[in-house]
Amino acid sequence: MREEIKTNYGQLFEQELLNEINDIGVLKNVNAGDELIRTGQYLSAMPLLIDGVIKVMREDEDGFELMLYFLEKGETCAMTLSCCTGSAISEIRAIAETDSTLLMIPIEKMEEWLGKYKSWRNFIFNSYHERLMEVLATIDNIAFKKMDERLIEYLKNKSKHYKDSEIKVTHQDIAFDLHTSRVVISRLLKQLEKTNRIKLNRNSIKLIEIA
DNA sequence: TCATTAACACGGG
DNA sequence: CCCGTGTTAATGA
Repeated sequence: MREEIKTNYGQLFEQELLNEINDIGVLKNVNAGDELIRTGQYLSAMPLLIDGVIKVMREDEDGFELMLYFLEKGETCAMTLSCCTGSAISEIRAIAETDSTLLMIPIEKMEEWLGKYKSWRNFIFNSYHERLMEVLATIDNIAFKKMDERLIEYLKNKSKHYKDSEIKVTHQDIAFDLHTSRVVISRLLKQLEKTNRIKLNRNSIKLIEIA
């Protein structure tokens, strides 16, 4: 049994399933910035995230993007699940936010385990639920909140996943994720700095007090 | 009123 | 020099 599997999924799955995952899963290391899933791509395996952070986003037809949510270790991509089961194409794009380690599971196995293991079924259903909640939160932000609130949400979320109050990101990156312009982000960040809620540096933002 | 686009200056690597 | 940042002016929704 590989150590990484045990630490991240040991509590979740029964021993027999862990053994299968260990035998069948293929470890894959990716670097920050690598594209894991393209919009329109056919998928033949689902990833279990062992370590790192994955950014999942939606693209419009012009290639403009909007961030949907982050995935952390111990989680999987709900979109992959629905694509795999119907052998449909991906509706989303996934990028490695940090250097990450994935365990790739072929779709046949993931379907077989659905009938075979209760803990696997629970895991898949929980994943669906959690991702759906994340997407709803994002929709709320877009529909009901102004950009300044969206920015604060974004910073909080990012810091949570980085497990650090210091976020390494440029204003332009944030602008892409929130689908707005850098001018707006710079201005809002400057306001937040003036009210002592963050500290701005080149290529990084330090969260001081975000309510 | 507020976002977007273009443009410019400043400064660090 | 190039890139990230801060700011402004013009324009439009």
